[in-house]
Amino acid sequence: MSSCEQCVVRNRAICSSLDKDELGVLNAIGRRRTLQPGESLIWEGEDSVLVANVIEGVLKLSTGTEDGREQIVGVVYPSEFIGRPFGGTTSHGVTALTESRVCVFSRSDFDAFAREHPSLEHKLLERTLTELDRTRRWMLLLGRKSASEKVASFLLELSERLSPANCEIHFETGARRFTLPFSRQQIADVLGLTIETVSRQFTRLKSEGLIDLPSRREVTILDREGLAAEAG
Amino acid sequence: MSSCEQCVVRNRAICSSLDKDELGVLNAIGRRRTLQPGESLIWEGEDSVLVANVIEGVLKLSTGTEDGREQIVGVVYPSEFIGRPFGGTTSHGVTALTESRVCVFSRSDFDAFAREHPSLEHKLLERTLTELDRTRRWMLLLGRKSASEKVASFLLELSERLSPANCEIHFETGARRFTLPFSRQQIADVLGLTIETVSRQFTRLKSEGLIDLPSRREVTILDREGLAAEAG
DNA sequence: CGGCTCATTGATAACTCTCAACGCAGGTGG
DNA sequence: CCACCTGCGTTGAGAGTTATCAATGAGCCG
Repeated sequence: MSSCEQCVVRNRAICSSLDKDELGVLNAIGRRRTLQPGESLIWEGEDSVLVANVIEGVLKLSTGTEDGREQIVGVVYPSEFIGRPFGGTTSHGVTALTESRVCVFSRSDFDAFAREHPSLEHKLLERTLTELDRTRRWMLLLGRKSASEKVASFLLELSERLSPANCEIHFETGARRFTLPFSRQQIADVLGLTIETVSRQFTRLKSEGLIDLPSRREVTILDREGLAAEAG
Repeated sequence: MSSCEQCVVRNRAICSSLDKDELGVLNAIGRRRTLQPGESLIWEGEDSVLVANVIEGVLKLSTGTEDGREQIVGVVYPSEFIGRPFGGTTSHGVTALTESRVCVFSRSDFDAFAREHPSLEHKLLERTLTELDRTRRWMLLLGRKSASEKVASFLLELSERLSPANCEIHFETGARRFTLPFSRQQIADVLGLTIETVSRQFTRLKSEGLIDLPSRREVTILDREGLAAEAG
């Protein structure tokens, strides 16, 4: 019923490095779990006790200062990996943005399994390297871009990363219309802005005809090139 | 003469996962290279053609916008790894800040060697995971901290990361006095600020008695706790 | 139909950037 | 040996962008 073999992310997650027998072993040490929006799987600062693969949904990785400021440091989509294998302390919390299904492993079980399966570790290494590159590109946005550039970049990135899930068949650069998995406050926390600034930029992009906002949580990209020009 | 066995970072770099014979093979595919300050080893956007270990010196990883804004997305110290193994395009340039010695490998040679040596890949995976955590923590600084918090955080981090190299014997949290491997402009590019703002914050920290600036490139931390309080 | 949360809009303030001038140190050449 | 030049850093004045504070508005659920 919930075996790895029928898993919808079977061929995209790091599990794709495993053969049928290995998958059976992995299946035995993992378990499925559903998360409601706002529910956390891992908390900032705790010892790393579990890792997971995302099957469905969108989750945020976030960290904050003592006085309550928050920064979202990553967004995780289906087939992606969560957690900190091989010891250490988790440096950021993991919280569901939408209702999510994840495949959870105890960290020690996963560690042991991974060390015996170099192909799995290799897959994880490739993903981690890719994620590090993506994160570094995001630093350029945080450090050097203006509010309008930030918001435009955010919408374009989201449109691209959401489209495999939304499954627009036309082979475009990204979904034209999509549902935001973020509240305005969460968008602000991704971009290092305030909620008011985000809201004003949304309004401005709409009034310039680059996007439409059918509802709070929905966005239509009307002029992708224009938006890309705004993104800097 | 320049064999791996006598390498000063032999026991700290990813090479520490290898035995004597393996090291001999690795030695054969790598070569030493010296870089002058300002000299680049890898350029943003080019295909990944080489990877390296840092033996000595400090290097920056940087990326920029088309209109010339720059963001330093990482700083690399001795024993650390540089480059993007397993294909792909380099998303950031690598440039020496101080005179540096590196141990360079062609990416394809390194890839082939790594795939045959899971313990090396494991070490690289652990490092990459650690670096990703560090990078994500830096995002909090870029997105949510004020100029004074940024500069104070920067000085504390630098003091800690420079101290194993500077080799203060007293087991402290970091070096009390150290030489900046950065110009003011480069500090601004790390923190997402302008050179003037960085300069003003330095002056302010000095006038408040938290640091001293014996020369342009030198810093003494007079009040570590006070600095930590400024760091937020 | 309230009462709630979340988002938008407006007015003002604060912070950082921009532009500009000056200062300091190191190197070069008279 | 000193004068000058050049690059980097500091300091100042003013402008611009974004944050803050406050009020209004829209959607949702009981």
